[in-house]
Amino acid sequence: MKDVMALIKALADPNRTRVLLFLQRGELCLCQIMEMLRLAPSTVSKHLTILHQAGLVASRKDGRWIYYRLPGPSAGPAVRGALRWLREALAADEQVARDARNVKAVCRMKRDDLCGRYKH
Amino acid sequence: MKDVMALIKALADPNRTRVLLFLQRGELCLCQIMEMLRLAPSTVSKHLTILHQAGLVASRKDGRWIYYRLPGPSAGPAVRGALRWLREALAADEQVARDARNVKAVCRMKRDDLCGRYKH
DNA sequence: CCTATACTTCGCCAACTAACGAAGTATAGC
DNA sequence: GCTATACTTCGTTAGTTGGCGAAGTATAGG
Repeated sequence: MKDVMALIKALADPNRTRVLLFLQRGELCLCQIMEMLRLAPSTVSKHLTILHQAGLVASRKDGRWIYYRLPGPSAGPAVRGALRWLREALAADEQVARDARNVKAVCRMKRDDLCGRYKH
Repeated sequence: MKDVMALIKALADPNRTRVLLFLQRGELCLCQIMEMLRLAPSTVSKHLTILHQAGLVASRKDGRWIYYRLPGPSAGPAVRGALRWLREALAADEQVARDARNVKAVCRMKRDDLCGRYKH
């Protein structure tokens, strides 16, 4: 029950659900997610911690960067079911479509352009 | 997106998820749900309003009583998917098993025994 | 080393939420 | 009508949550 509640609470924020949806395109580092959500680094980091603790994202460290991704088949059925449901429930959503377009652009951006966000 | 968020937020409270699970047994009136959750009438009423607005419960008025039930096939795919996921995710949960046992007992109780809760 | 960068942790504040009791509405039964 | 009962609405209060900036940790590159 506690695990399932953590899972639902992790989904119960629009910015977190958006993260899960644009991670469908592949792994992203925190500053790319910052660019997508337009939120401060500390805020994004906290969101990702919550998603991670719920088992909804996995991460991989590569030098200074940490790449976040959706969990693989090793994830439990509750997590995979939640992600499948979310994908289906928001398939026709307009914001999601906009995000999907935007994430392509962000993936093409240079590192230096993204990191500008760190300076206030 | 707004509808889906309302749905998730409705699920994001353990008492509300419990209500959905014991409504699987059939329709219940508010005082039976009060007895299950051991919460004040105003609190239970509010929870049911939230579930109703999210489309997760339907209701039927019969005299002084209002019977709440899970929505039928008329419910949208998002709602039905959410309920199916919830059922599967909590299938093995201990609290849920206890509730399932308890809801049988509550259904057998007389009205007068339940309504004792209203007095303070 | 030292600086810059990517991310995390901490402390704070505003907004939201779940709980309650008290007061209100509606219906059954006398 | 009047009373009792089933439920809702309102106002309050305590706890949670999402946002930020400032300070801390860790790694790459001179």
